[in-house]
Amino acid sequence: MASRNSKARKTKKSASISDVARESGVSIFTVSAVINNKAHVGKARRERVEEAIRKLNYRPNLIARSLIKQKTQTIGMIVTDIANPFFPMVVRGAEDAAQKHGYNLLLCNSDDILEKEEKALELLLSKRVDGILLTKVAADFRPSLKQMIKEVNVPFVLVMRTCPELTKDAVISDDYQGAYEAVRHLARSGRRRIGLVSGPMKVSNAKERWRGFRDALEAEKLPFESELVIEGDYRIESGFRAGHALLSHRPDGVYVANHLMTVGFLKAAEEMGLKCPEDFGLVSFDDYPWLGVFRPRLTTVELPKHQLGSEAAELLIRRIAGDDSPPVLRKLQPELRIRESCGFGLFVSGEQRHRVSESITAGEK
Amino acid sequence: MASRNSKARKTKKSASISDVARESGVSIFTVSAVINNKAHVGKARRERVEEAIRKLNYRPNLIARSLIKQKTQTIGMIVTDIANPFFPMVVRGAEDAAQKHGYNLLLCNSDDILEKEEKALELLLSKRVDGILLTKVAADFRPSLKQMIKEVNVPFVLVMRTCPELTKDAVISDDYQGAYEAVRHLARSGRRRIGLVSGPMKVSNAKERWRGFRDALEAEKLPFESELVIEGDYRIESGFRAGHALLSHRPDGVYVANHLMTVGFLKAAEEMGLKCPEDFGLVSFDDYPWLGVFRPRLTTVELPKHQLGSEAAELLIRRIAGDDSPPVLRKLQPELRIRESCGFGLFVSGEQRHRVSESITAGEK
DNA sequence: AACCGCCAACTAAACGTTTTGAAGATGGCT
DNA sequence: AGCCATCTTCAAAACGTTTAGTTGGCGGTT
Repeated sequence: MASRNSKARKTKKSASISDVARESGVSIFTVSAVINNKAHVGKARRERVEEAIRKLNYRPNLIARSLIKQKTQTIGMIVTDIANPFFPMVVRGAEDAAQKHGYNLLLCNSDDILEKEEKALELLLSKRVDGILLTKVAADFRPSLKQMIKEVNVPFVLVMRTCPELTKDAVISDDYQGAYEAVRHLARSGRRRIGLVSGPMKVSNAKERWRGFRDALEAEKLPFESELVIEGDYRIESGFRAGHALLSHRPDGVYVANHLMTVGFLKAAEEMGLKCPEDFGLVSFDDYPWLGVFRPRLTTVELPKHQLGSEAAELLIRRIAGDDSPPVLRKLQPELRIRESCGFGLFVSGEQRHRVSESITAGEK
Repeated sequence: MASRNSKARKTKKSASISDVARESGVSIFTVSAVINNKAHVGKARRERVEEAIRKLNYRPNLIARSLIKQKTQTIGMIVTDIANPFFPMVVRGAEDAAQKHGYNLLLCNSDDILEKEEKALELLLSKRVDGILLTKVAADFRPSLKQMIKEVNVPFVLVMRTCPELTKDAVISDDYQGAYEAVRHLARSGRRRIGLVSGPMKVSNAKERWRGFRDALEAEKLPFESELVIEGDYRIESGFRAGHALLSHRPDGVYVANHLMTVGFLKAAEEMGLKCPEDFGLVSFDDYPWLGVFRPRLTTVELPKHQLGSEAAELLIRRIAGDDSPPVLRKLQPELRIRESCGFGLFVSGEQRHRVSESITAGEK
C-alpha cells in the first residue's frame, strides 16, 4: 500500500477514488455517493470528502465508469471529409446536440472509401461508442459488415445519405425537391437547354437530385439531353472535368449538385472563356455565408446543415436512451436562394424581379 | 454462469474475452495472447481461438483495455469553432496524423468562450485522453485551471495560438512574417494609407499580425494612422462593422487578418458603394480552394492548415510516447498568393506584372 | 537419473469505478 | 425495555481487459 502510494506520487499518477476515501477516512462507497450526489450522506462527511477531492485534485475516471456502466457517453461520427465545406456545419450541429445531452463526438473521415469506412466503424465499435452518425460512402457495404451492423446492438443514424440495404434511421435533406426547384427556376429564368452535374449515382442524394432534375425538365416540357448530364464525385476536380465536357455542348443553363463541383465547374468555364450568367445560368447546391460577397453571386439551394447534424444527433440519443419505435426517415426542407448566377432578371419582367428581391432578403437573413 | 450466458444472449450483449475462452476451451490468458499475438501459442489452440472469435463476433473492449493500460489511444482537440472555415483543414491534418499512429480525435468547440473551454478541458481529462490539442480562447486561463494543467500529467500542444502563461509546445504559423509580407505587398502596389482589421489583441497571432503590420509600414516609411486600425474577433460580423468604421476614413489599402472578417468587410464595402481593388486594395489571411473562381480574386496569405494540424498531432504523439525534451515552438511559413484584390498591376510596370503572373500560377498549384 | 532450460498455458491481481445487499446507528413509538 | 423504521455507511462483487508470477511438460545434457 505504502509503496503503491509513494510510487503514485512519483509518477504523478492522478488520484483515484480510493485515494480520496483514504484521505477523508471514509469508504469508497461514500465518496462515490458524494460525487454522484446519490444517497443521503451526512453533512460532515460530505464536506470532508469534498475537501479531500479538492486537495488531491481528484477527477473521476470516466473510463472506469464507462466500463461498469456500459455507456461511454460518446458518439462516433463518420463523414466523408471534414475538409469538404459542407460538413463542418453538420458536425457542429451534431456536436451542439451531443454536448447538450452530455455526449462527446469522436470524429472520423472516410474519404468516401469503403475500406476506411469499415476500419472506422470497427474502431468505433471497439471503443464502445453509444451510437454512430454515419454518412455512408458511395459503395455498398460488404455482406459481412452489413451483417455485423445488424447484429451489433449500437444505434445508427444515417446522415445526408440513406442506404437502401439498411433500414435505419436517417436524417436527410429533401434533395428531390431541392433539385426540382433549382431546375424549374433555371427554366423560369428562360433557360432552355439545361445540363446537370450530378454526384455519384451510387449515393442516395445524387439519385434524388437526378430525379428532381429530370422531373423538372418534364414539368417544363424541356428536352432531356443525355450529353448534358455528367456524373461527378462531389469534389472540385470532377466539377472541373464535368465543366469542360458539358460546356462544350453549350447548354444555356446548368444545375450543379454541390458546391465543390460548382467551383471546379466555374474554373472550367473561365478557361473556356464563358461567363456566368451571361453565357449560361447556374444554380448550385449548398450555400455559405461568404458567397454573397463574391461574384458571380450564386443562386443556390441551401440545405439546413446545422439542423441536419443536430437532429441526427438528437434522434440518435433518443435511440440510445432506449426508444425502439420503427425507423424514421426525417427529410428537411431546402431553401432556394435566388441571386444572380441563374441570370434571373435577364429575361423576365419587373414584377417577377420584385419577388426575387424579397427572396434575396429572406435568404440572406 | 449459465444464466449469465443466456441473459447475454437475450440482451445481445457483445461477447467478452471470457466467452471466447469458454467457447474455445482455453484460458483467458491464451485468448488475450492470440489477440495481441504475443506469446507463442500452439497452432491448434490459436486456430480454435480464432474460430471462436469469428463465431461469437468478438470485438475486444477497448474501454477495458484503456483502463488497465492507462492509455486511451484518443487525443482531445479543442478548436474555437469547426464551422469557421479555417479549422476543418487543421482538424483534418490532425486526424490524418492521429489515424496514422492509431489514435482517434475527440472534437470540442469552445466558441472562444472561456467557460466552454474549461468545461471541455475538464471533460477531456476525465475521459483520460492521452493528450490535448488546444487552440486557446482569447481570454487567459484562470489561475486554478492554469495550475491544474501544470499538475496534470497530460501532454498539451497549442495550435495556432501560443499562450504566454503556459510554456508548452506550440505549432503556429509565422504570423508576423505573413502580415509583414501582406502589407509590404500592398505598399508595393502603390497603396499609401493602409488600414488593418485585426483579430482580438488577446490572441497571440493577432498581436503578431499587428506587429508585422506596424513594422511593414515603418519599413515602407508609411504613416501609422490609429483610426485605420480596428480590432475584430475573427468573425464575419466584426469584419462588417470594422469595414464600415474603417472605410469611412477612405484608406487606399487594407490588410484584414482572417478570411471571415474579409467577408464581412467586403459586405460593408459593397453597402458603401466602394469597389475592390479600384477603391481600396485588400490583402487577406487564409486561402481556400474556391477563392480563385470568384471575384474579387483575393490576394491572400495562405497558412499551411493541414500541416499545422498534422505537425501538432505528430508532436503531441511524440510527447505521449515519452519524449520530454524542452518545449518546442514550431513556426510554419505562410505563403503570399498574389491575385487581384490588392490591385497589383494598377500601378506597376509590365515587368513586375510578369512576376505576379508567375506567383499566381505557383499559388494556384 | 537428475538437472537445466524452455515453451505453452494458466491463475490471479490489477485498473477505477458503480452497485447490491447487508449492517450499524439513531430515534420514536408502544 | 423492546422493536421497528429510517438514515447512513460499508464490504465486496462486477465490468473486460493485461500482465506478473507460476506451473507442467518435454527434450537434451550431464
